[in-house]
Amino acid sequence: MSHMRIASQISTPAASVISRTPQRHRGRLRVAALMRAATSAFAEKGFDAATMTEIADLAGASIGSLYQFFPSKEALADALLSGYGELVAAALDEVEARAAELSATALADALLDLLVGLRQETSAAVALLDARSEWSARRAELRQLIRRHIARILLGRSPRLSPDLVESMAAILLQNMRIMAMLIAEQAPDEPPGALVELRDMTRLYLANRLGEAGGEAGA
Amino acid sequence: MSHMRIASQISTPAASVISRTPQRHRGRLRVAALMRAATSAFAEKGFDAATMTEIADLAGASIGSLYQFFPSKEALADALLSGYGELVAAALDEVEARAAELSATALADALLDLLVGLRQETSAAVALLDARSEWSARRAELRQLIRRHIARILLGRSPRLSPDLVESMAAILLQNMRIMAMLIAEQAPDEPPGALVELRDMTRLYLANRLGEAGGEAGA
Amino acid sequence: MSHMRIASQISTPAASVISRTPQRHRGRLRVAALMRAATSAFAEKGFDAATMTEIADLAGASIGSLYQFFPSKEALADALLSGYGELVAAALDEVEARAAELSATALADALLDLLVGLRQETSAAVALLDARSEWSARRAELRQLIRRHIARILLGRSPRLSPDLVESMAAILLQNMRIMAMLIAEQAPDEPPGALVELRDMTRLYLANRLGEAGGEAGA
Amino acid sequence: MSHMRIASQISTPAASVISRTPQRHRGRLRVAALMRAATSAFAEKGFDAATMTEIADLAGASIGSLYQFFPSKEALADALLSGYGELVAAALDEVEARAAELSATALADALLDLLVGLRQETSAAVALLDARSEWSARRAELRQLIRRHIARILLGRSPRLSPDLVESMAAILLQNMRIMAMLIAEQAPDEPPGALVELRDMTRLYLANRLGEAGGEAGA
DNA sequence: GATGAATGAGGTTTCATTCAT
DNA sequence: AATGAATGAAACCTCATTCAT
Repeated sequence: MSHMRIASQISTPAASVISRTPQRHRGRLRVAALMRAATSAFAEKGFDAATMTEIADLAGASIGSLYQFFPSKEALADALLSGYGELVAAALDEVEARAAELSATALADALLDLLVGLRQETSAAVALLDARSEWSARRAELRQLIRRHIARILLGRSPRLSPDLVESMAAILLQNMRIMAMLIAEQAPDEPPGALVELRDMTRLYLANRLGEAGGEAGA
Repeated sequence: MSHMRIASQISTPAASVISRTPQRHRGRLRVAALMRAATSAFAEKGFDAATMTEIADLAGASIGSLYQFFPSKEALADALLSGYGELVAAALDEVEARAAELSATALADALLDLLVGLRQETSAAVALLDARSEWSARRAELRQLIRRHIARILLGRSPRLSPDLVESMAAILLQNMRIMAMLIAEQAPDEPPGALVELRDMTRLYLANRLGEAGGEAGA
Repeated sequence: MSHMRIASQISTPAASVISRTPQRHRGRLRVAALMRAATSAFAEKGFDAATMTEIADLAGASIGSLYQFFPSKEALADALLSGYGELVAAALDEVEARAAELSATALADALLDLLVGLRQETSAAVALLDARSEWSARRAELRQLIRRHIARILLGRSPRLSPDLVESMAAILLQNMRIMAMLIAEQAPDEPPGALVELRDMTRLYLANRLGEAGGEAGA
Repeated sequence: MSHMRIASQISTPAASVISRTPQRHRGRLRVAALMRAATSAFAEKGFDAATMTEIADLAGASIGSLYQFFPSKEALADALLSGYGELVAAALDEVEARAAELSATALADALLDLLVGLRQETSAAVALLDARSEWSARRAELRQLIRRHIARILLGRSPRLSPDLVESMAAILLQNMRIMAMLIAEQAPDEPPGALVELRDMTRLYLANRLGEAGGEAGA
C-alpha cells in the first residue's frame, strides 16, 4: 500500500541542496542518519527549539560532520522539505495509477491514508513550514506541488470538472490529509477516538458528492 | 454576528496568570497594549522567533514594563491562551443561544465564521500551542474546552445523538473552524479562492448528514 | 544580661545616613520596620541576593517608601552597619562596667555571649561586610571600633599589658565572638554540638593565660 | 611543607562536575585557566559580584568557551569547591603521615599553616559557601569532610580521646585555620600584626591542653 | 573527512532607581 | 507622603557557525 514507506527510506536528496554530495557509501549512510535525526528532532521540538548539536548527537555524528553536509540549519530544513516533497509525490503517483478503478469512497480512503505512513515526516514538514513566515514561498511551493498532483488525480477520474473547482477540492483534501496524519500521530492522545471515523466519513461524503456518486454513507 | 469581536476587545485577563495585577488605570492600559502586541508578534513569527524586546517595542513599552506584568515569556503565552479561551467561549455562547432555531446549514456557517473574527488571536493561539510539545497539557485543555462546548451545542440541537459521537463530531468541526480561520488569514494568499467555498460546503454536507437533514447542497 | 537586646530595639540611626529624618511617629515606625526587614533579608540572603522590593514587601511598605528614607541600597547597608556598630558598642560598655570584678573566665564568657544576643544583626553585618571589597574601609573601621573597645576593656583589667599585645588579643577575641555567634545561629545546624564548649574553653584558656591567671580548665 | 601547593596546580576536576569533559589538550588547558580565573574572581569579589564575562576575560577565553565546560555559574562554583576539597584533603594527608612524630605545638602549627598555601582558593571557597543559603548542604558536606579528616589525625595522635570530643575539637581547629588564612590574605591589611602570633599561641595552648601535653607557652 | 573547541551576537530575565499620580 | 508603574543597563545563558588539529 501507499503508506508502507518508512522513515529509513528517505532517499538522498537532489545534489543541489546539500553542500557536497558524498561519493562514498559511508557518506551516504551519514547523510541518511543525519536527515533521520533532523526529521525526528524537528518533528518533536520544532525548527527553533531543535539544535544542530542535538541533531548531530542523535545521528551519532559530530557537529562538524553535520556542517560538512549541510552548510546551515536552513539548508538542512530545505533538504528535508525537498525530500518530503519527493516522498509525497511518489505516494501520489501510486494513487494516481490506481485512481481510475477506485470508487469515490476508495479514493478518499487512499488519500487519507497517504500521509499516515509519513507521519513523522509530515510532523517535521509542518513544523518547518509553520516556523518562519519568511518561508511562505517555500510553503506555497510545496503545497502547490501536492495540490496540483491531487487535482490531476481528481481530473483524471472526472474530466468534466472545471480546473478551478478541482484545485479548490484538492486544497481541502490536502487539509484533511494533514489532519488525518496529526490525529494518528502520538501528539493527539487526547482527541476522541471516534474523530478518525468522522474525518473519514466527512471526506468520503464530500468526495462522493463532488464526483457525482451516490455513496459516502457513514460506516465503521 | 458572532464574528464581530475584534482584537481590541481583549480584556484584562484573570489575575491568576499575570505576575502583578495592575492596580492603576495606566497599568491596565499597558497590559492590554502588551497583550495586543504579543498576539500580533506570536501570530506573525511564532513563539520562538518573536522576541520579548520586540513585543515590548510594539506596545510602546520598555522591556522592564513587560516583565513587570508577565514574569516570563511563557507566562505571557499562558495569559494569551487563557484570554483566547474566554473569547472563544463567549462566541460559542452566542451560537448556543441561537442554535435551536438554526438549520444544519446555518449552524455550520455560524461555527465556521466564529473564528474568522478572531483570526489574529487564533493564529497566535495556534502558533503558541504548536510551539512546544511540553504544552500538550494546555493544548489538550483548551481543545477540550472548545470541543465540549461545541458538543453541547450539537446535543442541544439533536438530543438523540450519542455523547461520544457528538464529541467526535465536535473535534472535526473544530478542525474545520481552524482551517477556515487560516484560509482567511493573510497567511494563505496562495490558496485557491474557491477553497473557502469547498470547506463551507463540505462542512454543511457533513453536518446536515449527521443531524439527519436533507440539505447541504453546494452553492456559491 | 548583655545579650538581652533584640532586633526590635534597633534605634533610629544618626540623621546623616538617612535621606530624611522622619519627624513623625509613623515615620519612625516605618524606618524601624524597614531596617528590621533589611537586617533579616541581608542576613538570610546576603547583600546582592536580597532585593529592595523584597525588603519593602517584608516591611509591609512600598518600594517608593523605602527609597524615601534610604536613597540607595548602599545607604541602607550603611545605616544598618552604623546601627550595628552602636549596638555592639553599647553591649561592650556594659561589659566594660563590670570588667574589673570579673575573672578571666567570666570575662571570656561575657565577651563570647555578647554577639549571641545580636545573632541576626551579626549575620547581616557579616554578610554586608563580606559582600564588597570596596567596603574594606568600612569593614576596617567597624572592626577597629570594636577591637579598640575590647582592647580598652582588657587594658582596664590588666594595665601592665602592652597596648600592642592588647590590640592583637582583641583581634583574636573578636574572631572568637564572631564564631560563637555563627555557631549559635541557625546557619550551622550541622556543626557538632560540643564545638560550642570547645570554643568557650579555648577562649577561657587563652584569656586566663594572657591575663596571668591560672584558671580556664575545661568544664561542661 | 604542606603549604607549598600553589594555585597553578589545580588539576582538571572530576568529570562529573563539568558539562563536557575536555577531550583535547587545548581543552584541558582552557579548563585549568578558567578555574584559575574563577578562583581569583570569586575570591576578590564574591560569587554574586563576579560576572561570568569577567571570568572568561580573565582567562583569555570567550564567554561561549566558559559555558562549553561549565554549563552555569553554579556549576562553575561546584567544580571549584570540589577541587578545593581535594586540595585540602591532599594537604591533610601529608599532615596525617607526619602526625605521630609531631608535638602538640608542631601539630597546631602544621594545621594552621595548611590553608595558608591555599590562601586564594580558601578565600574563593569561603566566598562561595557564604554566598547562598541554598548551598548549606554543600557547605556542610565540605566542612564535614575536612572536620572528619582533622578528627582522624587527632585520634591517631591521642587514641584515648572520645570521638565526639575529637570532632568538636576539629570544628574549632578548622575555624582557626580559616582565620589564619584570612589574616594572611591581602584582605586584612588593617589587622594588628601581632594577631597572627596570638592566634598561633591560642591554638597551641588549646591543643596542648587537650592532648595532655605541658607545652603551649607563648613565644615570639 | 572527522572531531570538538572557540566564538560572539542576541535572547531572556533581573533589579536598582526614578517619577507620575 | 505614599504608591506602584516605568525604565534600561547589565547579567546569565544559548546556539548557529567557524576552524584548528
